[in-house]
Amino acid sequence: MDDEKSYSVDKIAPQPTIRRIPSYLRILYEYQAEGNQWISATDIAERLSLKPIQVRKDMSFTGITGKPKKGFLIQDLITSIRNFLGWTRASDAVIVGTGALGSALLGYKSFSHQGLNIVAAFDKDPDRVGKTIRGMKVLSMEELPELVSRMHVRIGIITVPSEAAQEVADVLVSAGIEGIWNFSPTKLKTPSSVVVQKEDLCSGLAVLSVKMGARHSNGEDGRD
Amino acid sequence: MDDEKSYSVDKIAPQPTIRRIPSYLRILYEYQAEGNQWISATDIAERLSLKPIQVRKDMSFTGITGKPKKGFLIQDLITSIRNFLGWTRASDAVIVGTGALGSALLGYKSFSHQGLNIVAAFDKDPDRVGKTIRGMKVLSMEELPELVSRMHVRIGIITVPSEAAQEVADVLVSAGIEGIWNFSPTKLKTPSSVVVQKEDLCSGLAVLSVKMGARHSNGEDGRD
DNA sequence: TAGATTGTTAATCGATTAACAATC
DNA sequence: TAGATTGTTAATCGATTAACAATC
Repeated sequence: MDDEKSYSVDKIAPQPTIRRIPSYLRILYEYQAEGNQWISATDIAERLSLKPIQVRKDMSFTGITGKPKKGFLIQDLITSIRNFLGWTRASDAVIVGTGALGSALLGYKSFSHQGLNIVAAFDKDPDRVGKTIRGMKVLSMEELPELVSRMHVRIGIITVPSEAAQEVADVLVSAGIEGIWNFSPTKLKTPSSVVVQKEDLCSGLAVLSVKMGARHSNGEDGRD
Repeated sequence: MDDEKSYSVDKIAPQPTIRRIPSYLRILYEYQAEGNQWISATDIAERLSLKPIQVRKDMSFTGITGKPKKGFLIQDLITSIRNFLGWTRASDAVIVGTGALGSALLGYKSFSHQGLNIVAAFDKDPDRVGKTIRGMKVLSMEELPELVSRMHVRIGIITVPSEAAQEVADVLVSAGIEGIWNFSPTKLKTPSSVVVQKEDLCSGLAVLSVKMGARHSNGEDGRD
């Protein structure tokens, strides 16, 4: 049963690598805007306070090859990374939940650079339906299945309160969505064919808190 | 003889453990609200699709001890986790940048449960200063140093565009802030005494994209 | 050329999981 | 008691870092 896949024989990238790659892409655009054509792993590492070896290793997963002494051709590296991430063209997405976080994401202009194109926003609340948020008219949940299937939308973003999240996920799944970006703190039940990525702001806050606490239990006081 | 702080000698928790702990806390409140007094690692693992052994190991870092056959006393575990995270009382924080993301965070009511209490919001834009967002009057940057030092605010949240982020960080640092929660995609330069936690939404999107892409290169089609 | 940088294999480090005795 | 669950030590797995040859 493990007849080799045609070309995905390459070792798959570790998740930490995948998470770092968008920041590399950002640096590349910056570096290019500064008029450069080449960039080395050392350059990238410096801007992000990483070690060059790690950048090099990460890059190797994207399939890029560089030139000793020069580094990587920025344009090629950008292409390579965008291919790796599947960000060659922005995927259409819908967002469900037009509260504060939802409208923040709607307004996040640079998603287009990040392979995401939000094409519609939905809300259950009749008071919100019909309103325009960041230039986008809020649609009712009833309109979701038809729009998703007509436009072949692959990604659904959930920014509703946690009580409503599962219900929304069910609607998205039966509308044929393939991936869910879940900003509610709820663990969703979905068929295994659907990819779910959960964001949890609290985990970052926990890291900050523990680091700050550790500093203090070391007897320090925050003064220098 | 080692009646020193019992915690400081313990092995420190891995970062992945720290990131999972807030989700445990959430489950505990849920479970308690359902009228339970005890919870086992197995119960927690089930709700979060983790393995019981991992939950048990994570818990051990908080210093809790359970009872064989029963699990953990929920109330004790909550206390233990809150101590571990330093969330026994909410830390005061200020937020700089009242754009979409900033006002979303301002509106995030449940931060109070998560050890964070936003006491003031600042913005550079004179059009925003004086306006009220989510019940909080937006202050000008000039007022920041005095407020931070008067209230002994320890945490600053940065939700400004990336060009402005470093400048804001500098103001926060010289006002005496001890930790920065950075939502801009900029790597900040700060003295080592200041703890910085950077959030990057794109990294989650990258993981989603790659997982969805991988599915397709396996020859699947998203249908079941 | 000499030296910087790549790309790869091997070594190390850190996190997760397994095994199992203790115990309620 | 018997059995479920804890807590800890050891084994495994995965990610990072080191070492180094290749090369421009």
